[in-house]
Amino acid sequence: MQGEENLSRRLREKIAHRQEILEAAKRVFARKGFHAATVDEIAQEADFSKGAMYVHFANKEDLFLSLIQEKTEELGERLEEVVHSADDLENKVRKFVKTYLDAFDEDKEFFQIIAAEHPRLTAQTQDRLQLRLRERYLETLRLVDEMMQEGIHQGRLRQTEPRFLGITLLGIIHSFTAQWLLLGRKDPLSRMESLIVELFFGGARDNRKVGSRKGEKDVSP
Amino acid sequence: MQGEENLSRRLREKIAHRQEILEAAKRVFARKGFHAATVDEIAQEADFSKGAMYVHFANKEDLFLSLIQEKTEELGERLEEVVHSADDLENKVRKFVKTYLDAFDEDKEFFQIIAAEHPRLTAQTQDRLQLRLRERYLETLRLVDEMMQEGIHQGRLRQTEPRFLGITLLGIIHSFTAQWLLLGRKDPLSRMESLIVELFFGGARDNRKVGSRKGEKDVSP
DNA sequence: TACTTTTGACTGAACAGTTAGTCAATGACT
DNA sequence: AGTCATTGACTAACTGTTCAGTCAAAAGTA
Repeated sequence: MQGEENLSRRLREKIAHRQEILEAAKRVFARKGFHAATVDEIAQEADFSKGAMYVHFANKEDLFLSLIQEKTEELGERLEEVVHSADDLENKVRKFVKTYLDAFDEDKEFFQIIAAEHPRLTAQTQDRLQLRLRERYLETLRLVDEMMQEGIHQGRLRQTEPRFLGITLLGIIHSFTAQWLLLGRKDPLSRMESLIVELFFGGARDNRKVGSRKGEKDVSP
Repeated sequence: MQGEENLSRRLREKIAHRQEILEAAKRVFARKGFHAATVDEIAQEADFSKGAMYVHFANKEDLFLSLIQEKTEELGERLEEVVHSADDLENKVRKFVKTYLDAFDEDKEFFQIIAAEHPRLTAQTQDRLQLRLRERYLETLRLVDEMMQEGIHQGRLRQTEPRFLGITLLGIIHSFTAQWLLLGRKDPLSRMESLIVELFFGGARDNRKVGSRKGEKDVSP
């Protein structure tokens, strides 16, 4: 009885410590990037010795990838859920954007890391964790492709390579997150949801039906 | 007479060598990124010794920033030129996009470096070169802001913060360059010019005036 | 319960590999 | 001869990783 309870106490503490290290690592990696961050600094931030790092993780890269994988997997799954639960294309896109922006507001440090390290993460590698991450990224890309393909077939999106429309949507989203990170804006990015969706579907052109102002030529091609 | 000619020959050679080093460095930085690239490897690629690096550049970072600055400055100036030389908003945007995409097709390695290192480049710093780079980036951002502001005042763009429209345009462009780099596509990105411009102005929605297909609801809000 | 033994997370210091940067010597060109 | 670009061995510092030793908690024993 007591034995089992005590054992689980040790385990719970270990897991908690692992989590503390991961959170410290997230802060340091977000500040410095993978290469410039040192194991020493992470250990210090987590208030453990350097050796303790290697109880929980095989090496620095393993620590880094473990950190990213959890969130990536979770976000990827959430995105698939919300997209598949919506019936209408416009709702799918709207929910996709909302989910992404909410995740950003919840954990900017994670997106800071991703923004800086994405090229490395999608590079070729033998590492299992990194392969899985790459796969996860491609799955999300495929999810967006599906959405676009569907929209094109329904005649609701312009007739192009679905991937190009996907790139466009993701590009707009990433550009907003990057801007929020660059300027250190504290207001929630989720407030941009409808603007982003409208810009994606309708573009930047003013579509209001008003009499033209002075000196304007007709814009439509 | 002869002396002056000889002096200039030496100078010309020195300048040429500097250029060779810069080009070798570009290849290595594009492959490895700033941190993972070593001065030894750059020297080897340039077919010089490591010591020769330090004749031309104060240190590794100076080499890196010099490399980027030249192109950045040139691209920034070219963008300002073409934008200011066009009269119409749509032409400004079109030329902006074309100039950017052409520059990408001309030198993908440069954009590979920028894509990977942009967060570091816009970070806070004391370094003079890096400060100048950050300033150059902000100037281009301002250029885009101006374009958008003008379009908004003319009633040709939707009434929002000009910066948001700028983010959108740049986001779409960057997303396409990133995709081209990720997949190693060899076909010129400049072929995407009109698609990108149309997506920016008109969005992803299909605007053709055709009878709706089966099972479609009206999409417009 | 009182004791001994075992476990294993954790420490801290040492290790080993790497790499940016230096400099005395070399050699080529004027 | 004098100047200057170039070399490449060297240094100094940094940093990821290891490991013998520590100690509190868990398990075993009577």
